[in-house]
Amino acid sequence: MSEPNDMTGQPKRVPSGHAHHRCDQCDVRHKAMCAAVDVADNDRLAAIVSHRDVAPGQVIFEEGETADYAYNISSGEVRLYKLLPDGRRQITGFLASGDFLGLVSDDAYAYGAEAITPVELCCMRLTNLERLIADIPPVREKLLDMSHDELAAAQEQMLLLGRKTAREKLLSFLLVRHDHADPQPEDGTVHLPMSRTDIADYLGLTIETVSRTFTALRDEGLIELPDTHTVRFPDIEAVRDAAEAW
Amino acid sequence: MSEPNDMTGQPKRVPSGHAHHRCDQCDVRHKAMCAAVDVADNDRLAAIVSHRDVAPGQVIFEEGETADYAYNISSGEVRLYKLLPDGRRQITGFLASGDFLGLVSDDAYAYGAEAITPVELCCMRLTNLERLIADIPPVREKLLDMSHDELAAAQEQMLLLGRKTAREKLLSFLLVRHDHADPQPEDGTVHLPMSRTDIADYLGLTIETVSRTFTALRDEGLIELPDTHTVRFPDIEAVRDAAEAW
DNA sequence: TCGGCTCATTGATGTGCCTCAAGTTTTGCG
DNA sequence: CGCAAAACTTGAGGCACATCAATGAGCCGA
Repeated sequence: MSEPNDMTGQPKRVPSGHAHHRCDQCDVRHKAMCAAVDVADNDRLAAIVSHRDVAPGQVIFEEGETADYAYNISSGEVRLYKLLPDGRRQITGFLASGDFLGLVSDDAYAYGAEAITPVELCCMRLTNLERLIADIPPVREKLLDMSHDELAAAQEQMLLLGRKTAREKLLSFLLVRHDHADPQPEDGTVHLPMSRTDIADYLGLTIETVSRTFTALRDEGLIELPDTHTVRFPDIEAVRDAAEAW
Repeated sequence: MSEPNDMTGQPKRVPSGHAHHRCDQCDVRHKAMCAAVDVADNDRLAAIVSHRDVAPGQVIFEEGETADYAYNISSGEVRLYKLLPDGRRQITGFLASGDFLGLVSDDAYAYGAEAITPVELCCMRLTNLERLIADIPPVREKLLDMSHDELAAAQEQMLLLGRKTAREKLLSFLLVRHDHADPQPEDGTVHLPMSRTDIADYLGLTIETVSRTFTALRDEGLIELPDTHTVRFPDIEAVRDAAEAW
């Protein structure tokens, strides 16, 4: 469990090196897999994976595309989305380092994926991954657990989309971001790398409503907005009360 | 693959016996597991499962309850839902025979489940099921595939909830019911065992809007409403066009 | 430093769906 | 059958959020 902070002078590609995952060109050891794979297996894993960098705004894969690869995020933030023929977009989730994407039963991706920030991916062919799942029990447990967690998150999001007001949606979103932030940041600070448009498409709102709701919450004193991509909670308990659903 | 239609005089508890699953007190052989389990394993499965009947409207389990059992539906229809503290409800899915429910990574159910029609369940302790997953590869593949399918369905539902109009929501719902109907019924008939309230809570609408939208679609000639729980498509292609998203 | 771009905010107005309130039909049960 | 409760439909009016439009703030290349 205790991973030594590595001493090797690593090229500083990973912005702020977290303890668990380094995939520098691609000596695996991702957070998600770290718990699952022992040292011997790590070599086997490293033989399978390759590396890919994606610039902000760039497509990782598109909905409907033939699914060859699954990815584990080494660093950066990703949005998943689905589109309607007329261009309406629903973002179905934001993923960060340690998360998997591209796992499907069908042979086509069920959603599109794009980089929000610069993203580093650890790639593996689905066929190889399936062999790994079959051979290494902890890996499949991890993946099965993760898909259950994803499903629970999806259901929570359905509740949000179907039954919450704009204000509740935004507060829930901020609280989830806060509580699930990767390296739990000091005090009540939440970082939002994505644009207002992304937030709107995630919450089933328009950018104007998102913007107005931010302003309203600021005017009420529930949040502070040091800059567009940062939110701070002066009193997080008050925020939880206001969100009601928790 | 070819299951003999069984000759044993079975008590006619299962309403309209489908070929694949019979769980009569509980000689398993469910549709979902049928493909996964061979004859030898079927005995082992039968040793684990027990049987449970649930009347319409009754709770199967509640959100937050400690998750001891997973269930496979032998017959009947089930609704899954989440609640807000003030009573607002979001139905996250309808399940029918062959579907699993109660699979969680956490030790508590992430949602509640209630019977819509009379329901027959095939129950198994989660601890036992986990052993089965570990021992019988086809079972875990089946379950992993199914959870990927569920996730895809959840994402489709997020798109519906966040970005579709009431009319599009209802049409999408009817088309999915039509296309996924268990024994594909002749012509364009869709059976809706659930109430208008259930439909509303599934689509993120009110019962009044659901009712009005049904009426509007009928007046347009897109659907017929022989009775409250039945919809027919005179011209299903026209319906697909109207739904746009497909 | 400027001009042009993208992104966010703010305002005025519109509308799709919700809320409230009757009716009507269906269901369950003595 | 007959009554009551539940479920569904229909109507009138209101509101939360969308739409349309203008302004302001940050960013970057020339």
